[in-house]
Amino acid sequence: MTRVPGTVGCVTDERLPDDGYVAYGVTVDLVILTIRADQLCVLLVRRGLAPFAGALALPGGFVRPDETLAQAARRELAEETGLLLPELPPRGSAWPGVHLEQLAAYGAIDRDPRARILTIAFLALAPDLPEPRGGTDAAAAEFVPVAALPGLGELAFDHAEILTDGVERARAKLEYSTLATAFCPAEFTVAELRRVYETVWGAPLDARNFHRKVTGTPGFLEPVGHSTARDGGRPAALYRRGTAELLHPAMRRPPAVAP
Amino acid sequence: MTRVPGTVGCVTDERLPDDGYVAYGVTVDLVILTIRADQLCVLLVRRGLAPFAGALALPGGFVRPDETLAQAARRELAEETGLLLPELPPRGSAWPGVHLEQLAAYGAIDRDPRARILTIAFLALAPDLPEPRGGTDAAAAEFVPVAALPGLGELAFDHAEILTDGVERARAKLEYSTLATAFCPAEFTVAELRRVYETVWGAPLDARNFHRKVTGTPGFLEPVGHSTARDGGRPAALYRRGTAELLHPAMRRPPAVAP
DNA sequence: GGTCGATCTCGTCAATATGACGATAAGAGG
DNA sequence: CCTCTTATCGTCATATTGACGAGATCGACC
Repeated sequence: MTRVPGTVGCVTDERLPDDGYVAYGVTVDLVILTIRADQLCVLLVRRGLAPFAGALALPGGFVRPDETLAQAARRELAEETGLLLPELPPRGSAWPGVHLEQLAAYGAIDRDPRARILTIAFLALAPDLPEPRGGTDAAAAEFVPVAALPGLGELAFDHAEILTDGVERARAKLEYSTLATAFCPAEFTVAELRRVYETVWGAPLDARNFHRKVTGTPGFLEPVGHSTARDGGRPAALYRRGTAELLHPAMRRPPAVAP
Repeated sequence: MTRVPGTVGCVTDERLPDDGYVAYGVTVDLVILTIRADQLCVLLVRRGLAPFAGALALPGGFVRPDETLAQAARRELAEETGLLLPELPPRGSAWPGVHLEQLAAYGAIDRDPRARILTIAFLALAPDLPEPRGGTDAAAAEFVPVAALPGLGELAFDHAEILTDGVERARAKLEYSTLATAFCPAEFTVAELRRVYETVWGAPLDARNFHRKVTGTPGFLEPVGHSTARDGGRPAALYRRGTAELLHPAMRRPPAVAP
């Protein structure tokens, strides 16, 4: 194995075999999705440092030596949004359904012009947060509607590709899981959940059939009893998310229509 | 950001900010699944070097500085099995359906006792290969039935966890995709495809309903015309895999039964 | 108070998919 | 020819979906 100047790190342990060991920088990047004003939005920061200074980017940072990938992702999420996620998600509670999962690893050779750096992308789904809270390190963090991003070409590094993958993962997971509740507050109505689906998928759903599907799936919703009127019409029953995670059979996604 | 002795690499580019940059070793590990003698098998190698010398492990190795993660995975796959995958999979052809996809990144702090090394796991599905071909670097490579692995505790590093995730990914993907054809040769019968499902899921399926489902799904199978008799019964029609990748609606997975 | 508009919730009905299983087709081997 | 084995087609009850009607219950307005 040859060593390539400029990307080769130090072998720090003599027991490491010399069979291709190379050191890489490792970061985590977050695709934090939420729904604001009936639009699917992603949290972006404006970079202050080179490379891509001034460009929009996904929030992220280097993985510290004393933390796992998931811990680094939770730390970045907390720094950017103030959301503190416990190590283990609380099962079946009134927790507002913030969701965090690993998306994929990205390791194109020239994805960072400085050195060989690979990133582990995470996908977070969160209810509409009160304020982006321009975090400790981010120059300016803001939720940007995904549909409003011009050609995605303005994003730093390969973040456009990561964002596309994250949105597609979210769209796919709504089909066969109950993850849409992660976009909702602790208590929500069936209509609010339906608008989550319509917003993420970009397609209208029949309110009657949707109501039948979600209320008829055991474990999807857990009624809390009272109801509320938020939209001027008949008051809607409030629910919490249940303990079911998978949908069998899946919810069918209609083809998206142009808004 | 403090530097921790033993895991810290060299910053090779002076423009890199000192905000937590740490160097990691990066490997790819492969979960190569196939079906042999009606059993789901995984390719394992016996380690010759410390750590975990003598233990079984997933095949893998360090990512070289001049290759992407996917390229490293394809290289390892070729070294272990002799399967040469093109950069882009040929769409809708007589290619025996070898499939390779990224599984997940694993970055537990102490997963390698030598240094901070993280691995990007890939999942490969292949038809029954003629011979494991004890590759160039692997001391001994062999397909081991997944069900025969005692407690999975004998695998090196965190490979038991990776293997479990890979098998579960494969099981889930058979439900909503046409990926089961990746376990079949270029031409196969409906019964062979059904045995793939039964083997991976560990549950019997009704032959008549399965036949109706796969032949009734447009793009799943493409008839090649002639038929063949392989099992002593009525000859079965031969098919190639079609161009469809997703199943709508999904195939239902019955609960697994103990063999 | 009555009307209107909006929204929620329950029902109906045809079309489609599934699970269970009978029946027939077409080979091998005696 | 008979039997055994497997492949393929068909039937029927049940479950799910898509399309849509209709009543329920609020706020707004006159």
